[in-house]
Amino acid sequence: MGIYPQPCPWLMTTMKDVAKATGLSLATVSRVFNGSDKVTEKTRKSVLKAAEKLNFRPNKMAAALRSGKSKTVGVVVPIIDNDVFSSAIKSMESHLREAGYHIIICQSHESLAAEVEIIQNLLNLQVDGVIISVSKETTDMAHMDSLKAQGTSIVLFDRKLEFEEVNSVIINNYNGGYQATAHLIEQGCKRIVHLAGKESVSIFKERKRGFENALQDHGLSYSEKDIISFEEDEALGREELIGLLSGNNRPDGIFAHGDISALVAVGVLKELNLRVPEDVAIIGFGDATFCSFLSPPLSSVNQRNEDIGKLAASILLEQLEEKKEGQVFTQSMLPPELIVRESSTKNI
Amino acid sequence: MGIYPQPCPWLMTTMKDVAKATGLSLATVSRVFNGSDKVTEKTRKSVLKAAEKLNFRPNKMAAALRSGKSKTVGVVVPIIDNDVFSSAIKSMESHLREAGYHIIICQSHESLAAEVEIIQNLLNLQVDGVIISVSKETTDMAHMDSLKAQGTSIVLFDRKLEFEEVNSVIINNYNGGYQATAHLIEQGCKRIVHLAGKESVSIFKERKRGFENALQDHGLSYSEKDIISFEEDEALGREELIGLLSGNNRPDGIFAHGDISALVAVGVLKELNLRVPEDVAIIGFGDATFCSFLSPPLSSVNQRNEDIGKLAASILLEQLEEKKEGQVFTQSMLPPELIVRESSTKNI
DNA sequence: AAACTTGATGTAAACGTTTACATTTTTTGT
DNA sequence: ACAAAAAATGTAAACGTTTACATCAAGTTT
Repeated sequence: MGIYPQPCPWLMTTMKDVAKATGLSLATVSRVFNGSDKVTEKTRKSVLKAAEKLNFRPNKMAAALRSGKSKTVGVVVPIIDNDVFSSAIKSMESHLREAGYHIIICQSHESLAAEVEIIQNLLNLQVDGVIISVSKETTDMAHMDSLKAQGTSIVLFDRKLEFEEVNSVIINNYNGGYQATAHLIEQGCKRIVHLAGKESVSIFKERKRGFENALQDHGLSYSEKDIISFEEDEALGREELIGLLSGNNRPDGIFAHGDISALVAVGVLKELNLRVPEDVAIIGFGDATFCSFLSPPLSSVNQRNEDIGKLAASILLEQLEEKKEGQVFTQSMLPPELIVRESSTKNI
Repeated sequence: MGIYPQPCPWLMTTMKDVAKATGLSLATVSRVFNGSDKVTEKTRKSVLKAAEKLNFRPNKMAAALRSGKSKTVGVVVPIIDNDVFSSAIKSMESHLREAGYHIIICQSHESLAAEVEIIQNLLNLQVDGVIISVSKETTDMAHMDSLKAQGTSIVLFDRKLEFEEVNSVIINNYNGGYQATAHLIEQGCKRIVHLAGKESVSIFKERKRGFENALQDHGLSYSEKDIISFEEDEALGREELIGLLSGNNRPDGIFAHGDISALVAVGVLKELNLRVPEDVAIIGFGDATFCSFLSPPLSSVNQRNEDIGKLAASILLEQLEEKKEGQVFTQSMLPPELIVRESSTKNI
């Protein structure tokens, strides 16, 4: 028994033990577990058998220390408790695990300071890569320079930073807004209202831009009044919406920047005794689970969160495996998927 | 320059470098960063200054290897893309990070085989503790014996295993069902229907038991017909519900096992031109975000996911810090919180 | 049959910490 | 001022792997 305190010396089997049991050297045993290196089939079998018998499990920390590769990637999100992030993480985890990587989850809570600390922390942990959706306070990647310097691969997702040379996977919010609006137009809507999100958030800005361009492209005019700043939590924009719906030249279509906003709008329509979709067609954004269970089921724009996660993971893995000199950055922008349900289906 | 390949030798400052810079020994530098040990204020300052200047960051892998403590806890859930788990993980992450721990997320996808592999993996990673919500296939903790043997602390959450001596944090689903039902009774409901979840899932069974006992305690009789097996995805139970609502002695209250089920029921009521809550009061379970944005807003039972996560983290931390010989297991069962909204408010 | 190639295995150093024990310095009591 | 106790610092081994290089056995070529 050693002089150092060990958690459980009697069951901690090491490669040394396996080596002793087989009569082989430590190096050969290691080679068996690395897979890549050349080893006779006979020795491989022998080692595997001994390892099995001794219940040997390779200590990843030691391997990580020696090799400099932790087989771990850090995933940084503003908050995990959110459809977009949790779904994306779900598929990241699955894909990375398949490739033998673990993920360490960190939440920035939309704080740049926290994000900076997290990055440093991940650096200490020797993560091989980082997948990050930056906080709202983050405007550049200065705090990730140390990661870059270490050669740690980085993939941005969901939110992008302008003017940065870095891998990124985001959804095409402009296209989503365009698709939703075009769909309403195709359904025969003549005057469409947009319940807009905070202008400062780029994804909302993009959705709005898509809305505007779709109208233009289809020869529909729109006034500024048709774009309502809508915030469900503070009942912001509710009165304006009621005003528009009760006035003359009543809107016959609503494109909401989110599903919850659409839900609130449905409530307003109900109050005013307006039917969905007969009087007013409506479409949301996000395709939350509840959409299909509403009555009528709510049309929405699916953000393909899992696809985003999968793609981010793939890009990272590619970089981790190749590690080529001339860095090439992949910037992906996925088109969202229009999900048409009853709430926006006017003509048969 | 060494002969071994290093990721970035020119910026990887080690304690050795700091020691050299300060003229102190490696051990003293280490002691400064451990905090616990005795060091003169002067040397501490000197070391910290040098470390700052050299941009030193302690290598956690090396520390983990030597000390046997990785400052990491494994969090295993069936799937992360789910309100219950993502919210719980959200608060776990926050609390554990505060205490200097990282979390590694793993998804079992409700498969026992996957869970077994994950546990072995976490073992290899030398995690200090594990917080787990077991898969539906899991009936005992045999696969966690190796963890226990290592002295790794374990906390079960959300789902519990019978007859096991282990820490656990779950919500009192029985109490939730009871509260919801009692509330409907207080609102004057005379005949209440329960939209039940799969009997095989214990949380649903408990909710149902709460429903039954509440009725009994309040002197209300109920027939088996009033309990409908309801599965929103497969439209299971929809016809039965319509039958009950169109028959004589129409039910005037509905307690759904989940919010989505409640949502579907609301749709049915709408079809039948029954008003909520005037004709039929309704309450769900889970308190999903959308509940408060429905019209009328849906009453529900809040599962306190974040409290669960926080408590699980606290229990684990306590065990990690103390590590006393005589293991004491904490079994917590939190009462859920009744959230009353319009959908179940009959009298003023 | 000698020289040369190829492939498998062994040797030992290194990764960057922590920590038991030894040694030195400082403080305290007389 | 001196011994003894306490506190700070130093020394060096250890944690469990990976891997460059050395060695050695077995084919292959001439």
